[in-house]
Amino acid sequence: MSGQDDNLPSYRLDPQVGFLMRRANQRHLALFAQAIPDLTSTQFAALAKLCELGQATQNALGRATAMDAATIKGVADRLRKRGLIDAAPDPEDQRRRTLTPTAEGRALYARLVPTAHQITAATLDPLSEDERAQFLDLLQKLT
Amino acid sequence: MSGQDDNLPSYRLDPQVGFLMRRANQRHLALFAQAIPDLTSTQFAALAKLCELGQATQNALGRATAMDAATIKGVADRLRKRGLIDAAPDPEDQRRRTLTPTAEGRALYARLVPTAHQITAATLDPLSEDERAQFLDLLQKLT
DNA sequence: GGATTATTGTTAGTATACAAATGGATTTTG
DNA sequence: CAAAATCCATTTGTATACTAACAATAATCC
Repeated sequence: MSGQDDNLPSYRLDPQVGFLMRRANQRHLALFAQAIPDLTSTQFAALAKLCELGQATQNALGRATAMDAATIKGVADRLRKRGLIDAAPDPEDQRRRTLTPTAEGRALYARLVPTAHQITAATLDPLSEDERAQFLDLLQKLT
Repeated sequence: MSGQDDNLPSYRLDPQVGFLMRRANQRHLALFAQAIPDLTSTQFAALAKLCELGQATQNALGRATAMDAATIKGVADRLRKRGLIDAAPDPEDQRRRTLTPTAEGRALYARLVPTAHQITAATLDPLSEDERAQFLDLLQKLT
């Protein structure tokens, strides 16, 4: 007749996936901000993907970086205000804004790529070589 | 003498940890919002931890749920506005606000615990039994 | 005991995120 | 061809999240 009260629901926050993912993400974002203070992780992702693609319409870039239309708009506006990307109307489809990295944007991207790799390394630092591969593999399945 | 241009930095966004974590988190948050539309994941975390602890000062609850002082303030305010928690001044330390779940807050928490477990299960659904344990283990190391 | 230091909560500002509504443009369909 | 459906970008509103600065209070140290 010992044990815990059955009326109390058994739940602990700390070991839940959602809570752990949120904290792991917080740690990564802190490492990012420390290494690249001038650009947010999201802004760098958008710039990097745009440099990868060469150019893209605004919503297409949003889809490629997992940002909805409202989010990518703000990100694109801030990148444009910084002179890192250009936005031009598409002559073939007047609804579209075609985004292109500026020379300055491409240069900044090229300069930051090594740092980005270091951030990834720092994020995964607590794991062994094998564990890193496992983690990335499992993460991919949860996408 | 073949191969890619050395001037082009080799970087792809898609396999980066940060990007994968952000997307996995997005998926989890979508599952959460679908299962519990009336409470955000963050609000539930704060309520759950407060029910776990019985009571806590505002900033202490923030530390226990990985939210900084500014963030926990907004979350606590919204939970209080909903009548799920109470805030009372601490007689021993006049700077402090002691937070306590209301009866309604405790009842809602108890009612939502099974759903919260289902959300966790849904989040981890793409993984096998072994992979789930691995993933949680690795995540904990990245905290 | 008085000055220094630390902690608590608040506020303001910036930046994701998502939902929902809107308007304009294009494509599909009947 | 005209109506309907779809797509693109924008706007509004709400909710995290963090930084920085602030006032009030407490604790510590010399």
